[in-house]
Amino acid sequence: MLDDRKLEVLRAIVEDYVSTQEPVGSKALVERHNLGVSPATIRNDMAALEEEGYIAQPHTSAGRVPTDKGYRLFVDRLSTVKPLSSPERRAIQTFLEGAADLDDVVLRTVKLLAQLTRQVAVVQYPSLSRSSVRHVEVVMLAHTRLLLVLITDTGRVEQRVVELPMAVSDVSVADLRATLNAHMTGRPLADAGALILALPQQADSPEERTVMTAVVATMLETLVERFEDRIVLAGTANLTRNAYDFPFTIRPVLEALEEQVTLLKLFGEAVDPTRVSVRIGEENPEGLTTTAVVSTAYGAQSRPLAGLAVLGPTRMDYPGAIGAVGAVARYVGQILAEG
Amino acid sequence: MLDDRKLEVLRAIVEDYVSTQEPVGSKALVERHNLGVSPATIRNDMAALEEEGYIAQPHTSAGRVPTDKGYRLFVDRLSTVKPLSSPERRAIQTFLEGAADLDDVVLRTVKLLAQLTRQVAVVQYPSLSRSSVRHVEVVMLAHTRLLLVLITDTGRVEQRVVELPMAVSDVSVADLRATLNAHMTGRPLADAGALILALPQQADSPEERTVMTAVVATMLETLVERFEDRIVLAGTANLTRNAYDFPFTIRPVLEALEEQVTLLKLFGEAVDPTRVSVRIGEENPEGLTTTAVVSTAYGAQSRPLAGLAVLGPTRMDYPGAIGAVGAVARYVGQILAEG
DNA sequence: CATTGGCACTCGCGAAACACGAGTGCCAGC
DNA sequence: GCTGGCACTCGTGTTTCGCGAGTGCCAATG
Repeated sequence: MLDDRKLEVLRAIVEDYVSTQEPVGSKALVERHNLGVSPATIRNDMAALEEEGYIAQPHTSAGRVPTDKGYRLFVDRLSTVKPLSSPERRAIQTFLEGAADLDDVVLRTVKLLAQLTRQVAVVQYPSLSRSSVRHVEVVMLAHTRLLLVLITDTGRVEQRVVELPMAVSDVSVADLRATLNAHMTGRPLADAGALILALPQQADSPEERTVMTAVVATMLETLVERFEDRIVLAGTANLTRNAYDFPFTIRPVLEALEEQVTLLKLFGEAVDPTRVSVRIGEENPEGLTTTAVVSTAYGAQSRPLAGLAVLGPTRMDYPGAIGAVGAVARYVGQILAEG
Repeated sequence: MLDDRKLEVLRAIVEDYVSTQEPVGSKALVERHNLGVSPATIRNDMAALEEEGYIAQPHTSAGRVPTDKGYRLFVDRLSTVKPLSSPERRAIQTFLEGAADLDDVVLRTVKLLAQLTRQVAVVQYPSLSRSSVRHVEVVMLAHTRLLLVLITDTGRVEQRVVELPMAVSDVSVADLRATLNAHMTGRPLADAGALILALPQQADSPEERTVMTAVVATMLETLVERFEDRIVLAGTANLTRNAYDFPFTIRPVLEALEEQVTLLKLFGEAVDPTRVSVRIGEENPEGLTTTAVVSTAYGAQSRPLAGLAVLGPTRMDYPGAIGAVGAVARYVGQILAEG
């Protein structure tokens, strides 16, 4: 049904539409690409492509525009990833290497991605569920109030205050710290919860048990609540660049971007750093159905840390975005592996 | 020059324009407000107000619109703060009291403010410069790499990794922790830098001095770099609500909102929790000259912690925004004082 | 049977023309 | 100083209209 030339025509339509942002007609198509056939032939092909639902015309007397299905086919079968230029690569490398700590790495990454793709960039902090405990610190703020600080091997630091039902001494705080570290250090956070659950039972005295119960409860709460919650955005201003075509669609997008829940869904499938996932139009969650999301995971292949994505109108430069997302993910994974 | 009625007319114009978003004419004015005079009289007053630069007409045959100068006068002399309704107050209280820790308080505050005013809300984390050190923690990640964790009395936690030029032992790390805490705990961060500057000189051995130098350098860097850098945004989608009138002005605003530097300027003057500052149009930094910013500080009067603001088009409900900003600041100050 | 040139047809878009009406400024009268 | 009256301005919305890009169909061609 779809011979090679028809596919070639679809590719040409997508490419032209992405760059000009205007419906593309048969004549313009043969002019810009040397397809070796006449406009009339192209018209026949376009009719077939429209029949199959890959393209559509906004109004009768206009050119064609790719549909979500058309973009899908383009991404899956018609495009090759556009590698970054070597100056771009060098810029990424040096920019990311200048980062001082995890916050800085994440911040720089998201800005970089936004700049590179000229779209909205989204980066997730290394997920707690996939990190291990490097160290647990317990600080006494008052006799009935402790601060728990959890440091992961990816450099994330989470802290929570525990209100105790009774006063504790310096000595028992030290004990507590030792116990927690003994049980948690080096363990994946996904397992850590189970490992400390039994601690209150093993307490030497009733007092100690009370304290331990409160501490363990808070720790578990942190592990659950904060599981994947930190996400950073950049480049929202880029949404207005395309404001010509999705003018009042900006609203729901901005709203969706403020919803952590929605953002987390973006990374749902992205667990393999070697694969870049593309979700187009209706394939996206509520509020983002007019956009396309290009996402992947970063970290070692054996141990992905979290997701990273680029979001823009469905009319986006997919090869470029896929290339940028992939490259940035690789560099970030590298940096974090070294740090 | 400006008698009472003229001021009354200006107030009416501002109020009508804010609610209808359309230039207001003399006839509509007398209809909606019972000014007790005829449209012709109002026209004379309006001519005078225009002469003085408080209002302007977009085109010859249109109604009048307040200028920045007009809003200024309105805010300074013609409006009274609109107190929140008691259900609103109750909602704030319960919502903020449910917060688990500082991150949560800040996050809830900014969302609350955005919802309450239907504008963009900006909240600054308690500034390091105005906090004191509660505790300093030193964790050994490797023999040549330490993690410094700084905990403030407002609950902020900052961490940095220090690369050491040489290996250190467990014992010297413990020493280091003790020394740092002895010098810094309880001190305002503004002074802390000076207090540890001399530490390397007092070292017992050359090795210790090398280590201490690196640690102190990183600590100072953190104090300087991270001085006021954490800011949280919410409600950017509200910008599109007013998209009718500042349609392509959204761009620079979104860009400005991604610039920490610009955001920090918003809080420049806001150091007194009892006063709410309003900056209108051209009074704002580059990029925000089409907006109005209502800001204040939160924290105890004797010890303001940081800033908090609402940003929107100059045509905004000033009394409402001022009321909301003031109230939220008070509640947050209260919550933090308790926690 | 795929390809092509020709041709009539559709229809969105931009320009020009036009009527409407909100709003103004001015003035004479109270 | 306030008011009603009135002529005038000018932006907005609507309609009309011609252009032209683009299409679909068809008959001819290799």
